[in-house]
Amino acid sequence: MKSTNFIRQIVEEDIASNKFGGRVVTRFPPEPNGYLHIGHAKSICLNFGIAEDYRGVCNFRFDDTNPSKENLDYVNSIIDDVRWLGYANNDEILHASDYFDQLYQFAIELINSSKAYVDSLTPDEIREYRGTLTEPGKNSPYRNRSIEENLDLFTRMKNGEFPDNSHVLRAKIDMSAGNINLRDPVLYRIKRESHPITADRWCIYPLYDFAHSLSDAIEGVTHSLCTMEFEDHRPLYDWCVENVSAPYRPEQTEFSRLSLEYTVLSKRLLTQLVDDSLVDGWDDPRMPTISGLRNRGYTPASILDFCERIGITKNFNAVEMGVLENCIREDLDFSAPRIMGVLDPLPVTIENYPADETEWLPAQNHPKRPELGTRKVPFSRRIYIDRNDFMEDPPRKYFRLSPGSEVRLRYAYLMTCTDVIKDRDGNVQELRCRLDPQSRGGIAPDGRKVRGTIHWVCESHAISAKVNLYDRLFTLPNPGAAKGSDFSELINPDSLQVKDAVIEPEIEAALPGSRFQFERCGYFVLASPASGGQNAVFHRTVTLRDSWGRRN
RNA sequence: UGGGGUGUAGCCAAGCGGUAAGGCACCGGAUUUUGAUUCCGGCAUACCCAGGUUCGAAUCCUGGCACCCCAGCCA
Repeated sequence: MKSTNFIRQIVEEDIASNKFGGRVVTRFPPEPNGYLHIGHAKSICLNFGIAEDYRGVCNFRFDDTNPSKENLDYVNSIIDDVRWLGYANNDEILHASDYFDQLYQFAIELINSSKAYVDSLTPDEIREYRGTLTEPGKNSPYRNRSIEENLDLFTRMKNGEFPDNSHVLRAKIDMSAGNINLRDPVLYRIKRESHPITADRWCIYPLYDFAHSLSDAIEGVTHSLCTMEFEDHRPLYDWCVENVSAPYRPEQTEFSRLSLEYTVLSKRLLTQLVDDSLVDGWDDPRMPTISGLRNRGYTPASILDFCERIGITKNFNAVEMGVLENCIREDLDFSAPRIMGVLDPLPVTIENYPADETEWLPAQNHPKRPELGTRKVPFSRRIYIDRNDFMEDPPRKYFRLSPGSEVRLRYAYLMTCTDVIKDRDGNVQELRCRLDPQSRGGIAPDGRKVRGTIHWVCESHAISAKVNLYDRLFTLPNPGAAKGSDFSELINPDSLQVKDAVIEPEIEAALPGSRFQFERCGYFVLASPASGGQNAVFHRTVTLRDSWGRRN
């Protein structure tokens, strides 16, 4: 059982009081007009999690009422993402469009009871008549059409006799309501447009408030959980359910949507990133989408854990990226086998090691899980180390390699730098070193302390790899709120760095999607395997914590 | 000047009249062949502000203040 929150408390109280006959039915109702993101994951975990824990069901239902924005690619990506997270694998997939006939009948009921009318104002006129936040609206001149005329017009709207925007069906509520949603909201509009599922069967489509509330009612949803911007739609939600012969009366409860620092979580802005080619598609590993996180190497468990940690409240919140990163680190620290990879190779020649010799040294796959076994790592006279593990003029307390200093090559030998080779411009090109032949495996023969341990890869057995280093997409904690800035200027120019790296041969046979810790660097996922020892592609999921790098 | 909502640490978040959980971050210190992990310790005399009720208030009442959402034939 997960930790509690105010919505779970409500559910528990409702079960205790037998309010819905003890039933628990939630729903996850995405609109297929974009990919799912981490904010949707919060909602997925809430809705499916509650159904799971209280022996209820969660309906997976597409809110597909606007064919101009929706398509099957989005539908398919959404199904994939929900299932990848581990939900709805055996569930029927529902659609608001499955209920179009019933919704139409509900609309007829409203007309028959004089609670809805066909309005023939233009869109601009409707806006003018609506009033403002502080001034009441005024009634449309078409508000008092007869039931017969309304029925006739609505039927003809349905039959496609009128062009788009010429008429709408509106609820007759109160044009002076303080809550603007109650000022005769539009229920149906004409869209002579093909729908991904119902194709050309309909020329009119219901709007959100009408379709959503009544779809919930049709399905017998008990707890309709949505985000807080729908809070002042709740009176309209209730109005719809109360004023037709709906078979059920669900209850809507709102919670805060997720904000994550240094990214955006609005479909509008995510769509803009994709459309403006500021990222490489919806599933770019820098995107906060479920598919982006998947490509980045995140696990479903880490995302579920994140959703659990951030909680559910009505507070405004902006969660630090560190929380998400911590979740995947924790997961991968346990599960990811360790290997060595050098992201920025600096050649080293070990002068006292024979040129024609290669030895295979045993290494642990996981320092705390011996059951994950060991492997052999090749070692010879020429190796690579990472450029940032060498400093010619190191600061105090630098434990890595510098001229005359000794470090431990992980699982190999203690090694001392004897000479630095530079090019004409003074760039370090190569290191000459000597090792202590008595220190095989990295053990000091005399027990002397060697603080620094660095990773390395044997030149002759190295597998080349492109490694994509990802960092936060934006330079600002809240880019979505930045007014007047060109969106593209807010992008972190270093959000993607591509490295020509070398990896130990262990990864030669690894399958795409395999996750590793490159020791001392971070966690990486294999995006594309090597062929013939060349050109593997890795994505960095997250760095390791780095208390040295943070201080310097 | 309309309607709705939210204020507990740097960021999340428990708390539901009996004297401020937990996580992340941060700061020590121990262990370490990953400057990782792990472990131990520290981190709100204080809950947006001001009054009031009460033996007792983050919790109840009153009045302020700040911030967010709403004027799509989007969801």
